[in-house]
Amino acid sequence: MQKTLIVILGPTGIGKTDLSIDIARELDTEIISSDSRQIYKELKIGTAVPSNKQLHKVNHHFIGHKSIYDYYNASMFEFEVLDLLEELYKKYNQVIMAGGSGMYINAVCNGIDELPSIDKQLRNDLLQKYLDEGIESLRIQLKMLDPESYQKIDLKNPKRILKALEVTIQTGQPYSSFLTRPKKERPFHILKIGLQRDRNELYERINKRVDEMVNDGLVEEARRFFNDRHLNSLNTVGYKELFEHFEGKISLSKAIELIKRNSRHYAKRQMSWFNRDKEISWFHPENKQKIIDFIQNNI
RNA sequence: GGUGCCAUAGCUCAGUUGGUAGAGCAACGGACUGAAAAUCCGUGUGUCCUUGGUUCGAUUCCGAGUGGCACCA
Repeated sequence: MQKTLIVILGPTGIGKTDLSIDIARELDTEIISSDSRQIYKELKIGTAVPSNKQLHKVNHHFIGHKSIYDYYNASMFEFEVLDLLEELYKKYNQVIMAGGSGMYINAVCNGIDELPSIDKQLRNDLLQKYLDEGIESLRIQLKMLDPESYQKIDLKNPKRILKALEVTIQTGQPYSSFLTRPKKERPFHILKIGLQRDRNELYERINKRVDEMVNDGLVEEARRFFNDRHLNSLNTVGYKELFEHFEGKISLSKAIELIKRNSRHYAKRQMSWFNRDKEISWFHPENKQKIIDFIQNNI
């Protein structure tokens, strides 16, 4: 029988967790989380990981399997998930992947080009150059070293330019030459299920969930990592706002308000990302039977 | 009941010496191949409370009404 990866995606707070557990039980299978922040074992409350009770109902992977002190990225996720899928498909014909990190989902479904890992010193030097001399100096350097990327890249986005420069300098070959963009073939069928609901309703759910996180101890969770606040893994909605509060820059209620707003903005960005993927079939998350029927008809 | 002040974007407010209006926040749209809950780009969304008057022209000036606030009764 054909192997299928059932991808359940949608913006934060839409209801992916509950639905994916229901579907996993229906299909008697396991769940891979495609969430770039639930990966970190230290971040529980603020990333809305499934409860222990939920984790007991269905086997979950990639939740809390790295530390915030580890370096992690979409490419590593791609290969780790593919390895795990190979194992899981010995037991199951369908596996569920649920989460809202578009780039991680794409890495698994389509693959991303292989790039060399970047020397830490080089990365720091380039970052320092950016901080000292500004983005214009990066642009000039990129134009010289990799004119093709210079044409394609968003030249106002420092991260994009830094990435291109890192790779170009590290390898001596232009970053653009690495981006061959083949859609990698996967030995399994992919079925993408997108969840959507009324915008106002989604925003109310997000606001409410933030209040619940605060009640559950989010402030204390964040305070524990205040000294590590510079880590990329903690550049995360729900934590960065509280760090501002701990630094005395904003009040607690202001921080909570900002967490709600930034979560809404994040949800919007996720929707922008998913909207252009024509392979997604869209459903309301409470329309469980319809989704199950759809899956049964397409595996 | 009387007097005064106010009424402009979702909110708080600015402004137009009369030529249909703008700021902050919120909101909205988008990009995105190794930091992606990151990073970056773009967009004013408006019966200027209603209604008469003056005027070529009123959101702006005048009158009345309605609503809100304050004070006096």
